Amino acid sequence: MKRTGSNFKYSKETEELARFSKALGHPARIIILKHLSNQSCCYTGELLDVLPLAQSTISQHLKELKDAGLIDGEVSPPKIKYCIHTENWMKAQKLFDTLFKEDFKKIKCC
Amino acid sequence: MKRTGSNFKYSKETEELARFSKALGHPARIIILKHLSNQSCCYTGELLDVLPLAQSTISQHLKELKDAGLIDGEVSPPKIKYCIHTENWMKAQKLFDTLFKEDFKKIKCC
DNA sequence: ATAGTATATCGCAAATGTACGATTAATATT
DNA sequence: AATATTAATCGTACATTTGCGATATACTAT
Repeated sequence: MKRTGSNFKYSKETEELARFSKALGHPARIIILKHLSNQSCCYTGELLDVLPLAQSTISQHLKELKDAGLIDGEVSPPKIKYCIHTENWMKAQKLFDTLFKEDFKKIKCC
Repeated sequence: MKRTGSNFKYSKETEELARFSKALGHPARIIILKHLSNQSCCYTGELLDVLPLAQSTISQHLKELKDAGLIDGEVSPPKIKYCIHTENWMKAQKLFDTLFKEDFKKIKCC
């Protein structure tokens, strides 16, 4: 993002929604999230059986989800338990909800 | 996406949700969508006043939103009216809703 | 016909994303 | 201590995204 000199700033909410969306913007990561929830939350590496990807690639996707704040990893040697980050997940839910609700107020026109 | 030989396929829903998410994955595009809705739907190029981006860049973002199916453009010379693509928008709403609901069934664990 | 307006598209540069295999790190088990 | 297991990280290759200015297109108005 360059944004040419101008010190324009997107609102925090907008940035956040974009960040969450971006994290959801790859099918593998959606699968991961669904899997995390189905398996009653915390979980990890049998993602290798679920996704057609190399271990390192999956690890990378997990990192992105973590960076976006959607999941959380707890070390529980030798494995690592990943869970959905409840607080942020709720925040994301709310942000999406708002976006869609807002937009629906005035839809249907042209 | 390479996915190594294996002819794995993500489900249509997963692909779709990822596609919508990706389109929402940039603050400028979220602004555009919000703007489209606020201005009672159809609209166009005063996005130049709303966003700190070059006209060509905005045009590109619009194209991406259109490719993702979230908006629709109707020529109305000399301008072009953009609207939210109601049908797909509702579909997106439903997909996000399902994702969050699903995940909430079993949340709160670790 | 000419000029003007609104947008799209092209060509480019830089940054980011996706994927892999190989390596490293941390811990558990023997 | 040596080995095995799990997962992160590194280095690399290639694709995609983001942004810009310049140019092309399409239509209006003069």
